[in-house]
Amino acid sequence: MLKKQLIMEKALELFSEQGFEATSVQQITERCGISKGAFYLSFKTKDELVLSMVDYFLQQFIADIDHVVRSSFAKEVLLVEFYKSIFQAFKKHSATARVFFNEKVFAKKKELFNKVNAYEIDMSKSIIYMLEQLYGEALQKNKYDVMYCIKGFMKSYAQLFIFSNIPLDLDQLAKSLAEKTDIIARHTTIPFITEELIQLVNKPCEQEIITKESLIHLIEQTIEMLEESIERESLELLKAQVGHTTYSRPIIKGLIENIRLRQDCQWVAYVINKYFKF
Amino acid sequence: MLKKQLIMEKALELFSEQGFEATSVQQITERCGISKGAFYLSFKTKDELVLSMVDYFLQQFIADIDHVVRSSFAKEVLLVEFYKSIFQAFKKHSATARVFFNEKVFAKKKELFNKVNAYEIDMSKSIIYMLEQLYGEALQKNKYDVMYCIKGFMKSYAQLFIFSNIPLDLDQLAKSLAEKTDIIARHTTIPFITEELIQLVNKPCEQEIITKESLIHLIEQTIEMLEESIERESLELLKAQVGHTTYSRPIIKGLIENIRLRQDCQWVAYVINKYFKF
DNA sequence: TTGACAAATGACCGAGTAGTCATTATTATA
DNA sequence: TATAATAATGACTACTCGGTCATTTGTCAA
Repeated sequence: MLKKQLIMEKALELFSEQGFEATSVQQITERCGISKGAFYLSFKTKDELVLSMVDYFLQQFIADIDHVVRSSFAKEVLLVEFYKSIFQAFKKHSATARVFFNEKVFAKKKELFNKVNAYEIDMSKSIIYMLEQLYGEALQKNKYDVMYCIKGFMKSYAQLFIFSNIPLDLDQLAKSLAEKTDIIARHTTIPFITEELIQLVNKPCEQEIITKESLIHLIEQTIEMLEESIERESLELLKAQVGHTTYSRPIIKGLIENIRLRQDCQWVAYVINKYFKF
Repeated sequence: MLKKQLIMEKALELFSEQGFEATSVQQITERCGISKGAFYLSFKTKDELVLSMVDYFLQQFIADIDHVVRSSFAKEVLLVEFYKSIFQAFKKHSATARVFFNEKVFAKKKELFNKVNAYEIDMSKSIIYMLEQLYGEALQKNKYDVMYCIKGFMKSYAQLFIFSNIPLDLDQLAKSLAEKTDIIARHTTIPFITEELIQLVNKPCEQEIITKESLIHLIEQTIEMLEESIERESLELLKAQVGHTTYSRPIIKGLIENIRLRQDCQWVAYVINKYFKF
């Protein structure tokens, strides 16, 4: 299981330097210091590697954002904190961003395209949730446009992180964008993006619904990766709770909180959270 | 010379379907109905093809935008017309957008990266020019941020054109974004992007300065592509004027206007315009 | 020390690549 | 019509790719 992670990390480096098609399995194995055969013990094909990578790296992003959005920050600072955490993520994972937000391996491989798209839809939902919390009914007609604006700000300003290493004042950036977002949310009067348009755009990629079985499978997968620890125990308990819930909601929320702090558990925490509808 | 264009058009189709690395020269020649050898009569290598394509396709974009920005639209409608022409371009050239705004062949090939970057800088300058015309001194401190916001809007909303064929109301979209841009320009108070930051970001790609020689070379290249026509004659006259100018400014402006209407002359018109400092 | 099992290796395969060049077809000229 | 000049061809080369598998290496318990 550690081997898999090593391969994914090194592959990400190479993809971000050269692109997906231009990087050979040979190069990946060389950088890992393993043989070509060893690669195919971890992944059946090169495509399977990419698919796994999307999950491994994008989950961190999405979970991060959702956590801020649903956190207990005061309304006055929520937008600032939102942007701060977004760009912290961009800074930390600039290689991930280079590969998955810019490269379009996706044209050809439908499966991959849908996967990345599904994550983007997840993110959109988190943003919409935040806007509803902040502005409520007043923004109803314009919330999708403001969401598009926010994503536009992200894409535009993220360039600064992705293609150069200039030291930047994250606080100032977050404040600047939070102000712009707030200004638009308060003043905009001409909507363009409607509920139906959103439906149309998102249609091609069927939403994955969380079933008991798929959730338990995900939890088991994550447990495998973990050494003995509080996090592992918490996950074991949560797994049992998925079938029939006996603990009270605060206890479950606490157990989720236990595991959210670990980077490689953020995704499972996010999904369990969704399942228990916090 | 027509052969070159045929190859570039068909190659663009394939690149937009499959990506650059995944498309073979074989496939391109098959779609063109020519032999592999014929391809290498037009382009020395596959890389040279891509380099030519960047010029061929992006020039249309940039020249288009610059023309609207410097046109004589009233201030009240300039922003709307700007967005309208941008998204008309995205709609018409969605394949170009798919390839050059999303694909990152660029990671590996420095030359290509710089080229695309140079065009983006050109576009940024056009936007800044427009903002200065519209808001003047009042926006001085925030103009770069508003420019980044505009580019963000473009990137975000362009998704609608690039990845689906949903029929969209361009007028409504242009109005909506023009309003948002105006709102931000009038209300924003916290700048983030400074003159120096822009310099830093743009530094890696040396600006190409227009020399007499390079301009004459460009004009000659363009003339080669043209059949006998008013446009060709106008270009011949303009070429003579580059060396020592004898005509008055209105005449030169008229000659430029003659050629701007042809799609494949927009770029040369744009560059001549710059040279004569209109 | 032995032997059984799993993990890791890298030479190898067929497919497909970019690019070449001797040959053939087409056009222009005399 | 004959000849020179140019355009176009596609079999060919040398190479890289993703993926396989017989073989070697390492790790245990007995």
